[in-house]
Amino acid sequence: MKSLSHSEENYLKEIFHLSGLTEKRVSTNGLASRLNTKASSITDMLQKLSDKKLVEYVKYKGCFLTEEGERIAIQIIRKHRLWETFLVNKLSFGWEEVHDVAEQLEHIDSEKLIDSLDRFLNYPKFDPHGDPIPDKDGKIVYRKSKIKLLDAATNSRVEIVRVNEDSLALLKFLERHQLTLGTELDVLEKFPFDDSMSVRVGELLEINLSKKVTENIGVKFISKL
Amino acid sequence: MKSLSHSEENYLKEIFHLSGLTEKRVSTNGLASRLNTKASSITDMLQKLSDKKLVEYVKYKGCFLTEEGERIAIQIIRKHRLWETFLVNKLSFGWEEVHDVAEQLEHIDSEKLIDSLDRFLNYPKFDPHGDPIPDKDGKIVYRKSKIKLLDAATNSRVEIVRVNEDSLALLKFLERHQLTLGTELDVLEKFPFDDSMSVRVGELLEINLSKKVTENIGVKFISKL
DNA sequence: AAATATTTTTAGACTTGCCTAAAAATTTAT
DNA sequence: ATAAATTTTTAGGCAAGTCTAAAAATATTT
Repeated sequence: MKSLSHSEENYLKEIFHLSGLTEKRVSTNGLASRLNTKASSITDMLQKLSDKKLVEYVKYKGCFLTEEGERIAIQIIRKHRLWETFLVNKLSFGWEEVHDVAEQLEHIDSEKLIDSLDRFLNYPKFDPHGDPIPDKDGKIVYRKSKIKLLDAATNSRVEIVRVNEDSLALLKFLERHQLTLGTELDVLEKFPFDDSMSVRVGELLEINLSKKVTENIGVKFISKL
Repeated sequence: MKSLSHSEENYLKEIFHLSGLTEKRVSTNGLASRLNTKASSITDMLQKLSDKKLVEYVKYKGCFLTEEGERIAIQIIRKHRLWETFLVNKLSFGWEEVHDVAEQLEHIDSEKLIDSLDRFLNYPKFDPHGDPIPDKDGKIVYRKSKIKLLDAATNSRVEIVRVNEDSLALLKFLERHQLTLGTELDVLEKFPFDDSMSVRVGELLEINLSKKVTENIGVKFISKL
């Protein structure tokens, strides 16, 4: 239970994100590009994490987290999302400003701190981007009715319940077009040639959204139009 | 203005604390014992900080901070003390629990974060141990009338305005004997043979405090008895 | 003021986490 | 199914920050 380096924690977190709910094996290059390092560095670290029994790793075959590795990864994600919630709800940060600071704060090592923060924030279930916050025991409640805006049916009204926080540019774009969490929009038409989509926000505003945008927005079905 | 490693920041902070208000030169061994490293490590790092123009260092003669080094040190201390205040005032930590966590939090690099936190806490002037919190510009308001309990006159009533946070054991001791910030006590008698001191707390309780204790408590004179 | 003791620095080594370049394995394409 | 392309690993190196042991400088004692 001795503590891990920031680097090790980042690897675990990223492996968790990449393997997704499908428990896919994660490739070396995949990790390298997400972590902005070279493949050879990944190989080194996977050896090390494998020795520590935090990942299962087979040469040339990629890796996945062990139970213990996953437990740790989820706790880091819990910290990240609680800190983001703190920054937005208590310190009035914008949702596009919190990611980088949370990347630092997530490595602070104090169980008491994070549990106190959780209580202080009133046990929030979702962070400012709509991602679920794991509880103290690592339980994550995924919003079951959530789909990508990309996959929403035409002529339906949906509500934005999640946005991908990875891209600062996307978050700024959404902010600018009033596409914030909780916003309702109507899916008007899809254009197969570029997978773009026209939506209406509010009464008047009609916007065409690229695939890049719609695949990074999570929505919940509200009603047929 | 590029950012420093945690280690470099800790060195600057510690040099600041050791040189005190007197601007003493700081010795290699002095630093080594405070930073729990060996003297040889100190020498290495002083070379480096000297190259970066953050300390003035002369071989065998110790070091002191440059203006820039001091500026940075004060900002780290500002962060440390604001975080301690947050932990105690908002997350209900005890004053003896905050030091270690604050040692981590003080390295989080975000000016916006720390300034937001300052506002959120309502621009506190002192941290939970009574130490002054530097403002955004690095200005520190030292409590003018503060003296060590060790030096308080017999037959005087004083108020505790500061305790040294370095020793967890001391803080627990003080907590246990109700010697918290703001407590008033009467200096009854001093015993030169061991520099201990008898004080009365409240109406009844009389305690003998060792030099180790009284030299780590700051008090303000209230009245003659 | 010499001799001794203490402090500080140097020299060489280790670990972590990263890199580049080259080799090996795997995958894809012909 | 072999050749070509891609992915992954190995090998060797580098910087940061630490260590131990030995040498050099400074301070203290007699």
